[in-house]
Amino acid sequence: MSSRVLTAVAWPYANGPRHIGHVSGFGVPSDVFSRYQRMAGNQVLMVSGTDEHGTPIQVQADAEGLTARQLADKYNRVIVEDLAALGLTYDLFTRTTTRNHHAVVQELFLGVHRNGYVVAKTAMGAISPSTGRTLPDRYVEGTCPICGYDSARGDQCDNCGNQLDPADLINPRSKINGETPKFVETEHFFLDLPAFAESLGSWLSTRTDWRPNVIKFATNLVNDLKPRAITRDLDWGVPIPLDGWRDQSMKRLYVWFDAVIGYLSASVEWARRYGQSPDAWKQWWCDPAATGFYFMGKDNIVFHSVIWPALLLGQNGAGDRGGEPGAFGTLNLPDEIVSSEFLTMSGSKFSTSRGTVIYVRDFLRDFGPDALRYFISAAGPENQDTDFTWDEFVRRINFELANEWGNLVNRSVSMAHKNIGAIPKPVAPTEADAALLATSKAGFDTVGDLLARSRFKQAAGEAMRVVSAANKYLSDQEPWKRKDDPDRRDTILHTALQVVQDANTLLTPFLPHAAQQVHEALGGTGVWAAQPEIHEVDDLAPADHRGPAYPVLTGNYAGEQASWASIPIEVGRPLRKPSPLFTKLDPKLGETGPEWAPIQP
RNA sequence: AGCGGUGUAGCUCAGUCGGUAGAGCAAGCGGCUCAUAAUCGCUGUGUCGCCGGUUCAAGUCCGGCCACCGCUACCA
Repeated sequence: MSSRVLTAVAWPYANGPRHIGHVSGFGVPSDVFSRYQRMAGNQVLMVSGTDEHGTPIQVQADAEGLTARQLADKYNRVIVEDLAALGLTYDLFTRTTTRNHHAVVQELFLGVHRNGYVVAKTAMGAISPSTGRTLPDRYVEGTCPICGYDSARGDQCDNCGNQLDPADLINPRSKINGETPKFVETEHFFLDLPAFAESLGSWLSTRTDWRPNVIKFATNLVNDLKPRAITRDLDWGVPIPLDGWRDQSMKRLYVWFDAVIGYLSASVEWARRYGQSPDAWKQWWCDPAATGFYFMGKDNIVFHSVIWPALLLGQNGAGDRGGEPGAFGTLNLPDEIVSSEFLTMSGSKFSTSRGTVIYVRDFLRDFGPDALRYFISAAGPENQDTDFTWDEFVRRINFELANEWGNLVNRSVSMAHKNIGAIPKPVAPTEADAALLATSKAGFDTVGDLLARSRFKQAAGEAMRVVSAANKYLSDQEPWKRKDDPDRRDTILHTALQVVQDANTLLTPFLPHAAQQVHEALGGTGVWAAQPEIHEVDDLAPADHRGPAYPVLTGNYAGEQASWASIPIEVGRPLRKPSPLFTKLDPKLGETGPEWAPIQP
């Protein structure tokens, strides 16, 4: 029974390289989930891309002496390469500066606008005099009018905690270049969120299976909705597709408005490039039987639990004021919002400026993708903020991956290779053999159920339990003492190898690269666990309107052999002497950290 | 300030519907020697942050307090 699963992964912001905290929030969990769903026979569409509009891109571009476009191109490529190296199996990882994305965003805006959920209003806003761009509240600093603290932010004073209006600050200044912002009247479009209070509220009340913190947080917000600006005074973004607005160079859609629509635009782009028809995306978006899972860090909950559903309801004509479905038909709302907490380092958030940061690229170069994938899955910030320590990392890799799992593969394959040279034939299985096989078979239900519910820590633990059972089995059965009873020895080794095969299947979503090696160590050929590929593609538009070519991530995942079941190993298949699956780390690393991220005393 | 989270063994954490507190690591002892000095078995420790309440029974439910952390709308 196959069903369609949309895996919508939060869009990494392209203003710099991503660190391991970022990928622990959206990357690894979404891929473990998607790999499991594919193995279980479901049709997965996993989409995302880099988020490339907005003020922080402009600010960073200015800092690096680049244009916004150049900066976005630079970090888009860095991020694509990092995510590919991690083995994240996107069906399409694209970006928000494509013609396709712009077109989808504008079409969706028009749908929401036609149904009357977008209103124009005039508001006071801070403008940078030197650039003419909106200066977001968080970039305005000044003296707090309440407590006199001299580094209050535009939206809030860190000293006394009061909410502020940037226009009230004494001696306001731009955090970017120190100049005094101008406060001017400016007209913007607002999403009329109060017009979704009822429809959002009743939808949320049906979300009984969400994590309690997500549902609580969202319900709280829905009880106090205010119209929210969805345009900005900025020249870097998606133009507003209405007469009188379209050609204004300093009016663009707000970056968060366009970023969440990326889930839809990336699905459309996937269908146009790789689908059986350009409408293929509808199978995941317009069929109520399809389910949508959204993966993100906790700071994104508001956008996915309130704003994105409101946009979808507005497009569908299903807000409190009704309306007609727009160009995309009736779109599905999110079924599940899987939000991660934060990975911290030495008790505080990752911070580029303080040097407490571990970039994905450095990490992968030294330790490889599966070490990071396993650590995040087994010890990541699933339910609460979790401190990353090198000590814990070394322990997980050396003891759990190398000693328990890597060595189990090594000892079983080595013995079979040395004694038989091939996968041996079982002769007269005993109760002990059957018991072990039953343990590993039961793992498919236990681990599968946990993965389907995004309980990654527990799932990894249950999979490792099978590994432990196999190690104990070998110690108990002592096949190395059965030289005078080759039938019994072969039966034991066959059983052990079958359980290695099963455990490898259970671990494949977490350790896809190692899983391929184990597959080959067991004499298998071909692709066990597929990996993403980077394709250089042309922008989808007529040649005279085309944006620059860019790299996307995609892959042929249907061709992989891995499936969520116990696959019988083939007796007589030749075996070679295995080589270690995981290299152990120097325990000193746990004390000092690597050179590029030393542990600070 | 508002909202939310966390506080359980030396360390990292799990504890569903209230029913005698659990796992891994670390430490000690023993077994095994196929395997990456790997593996298997045995052995302990707890004012479950504090105070109060409900209950036959509270780590779990309720109220208050303390400490730490996060979010508050452009950092996963």
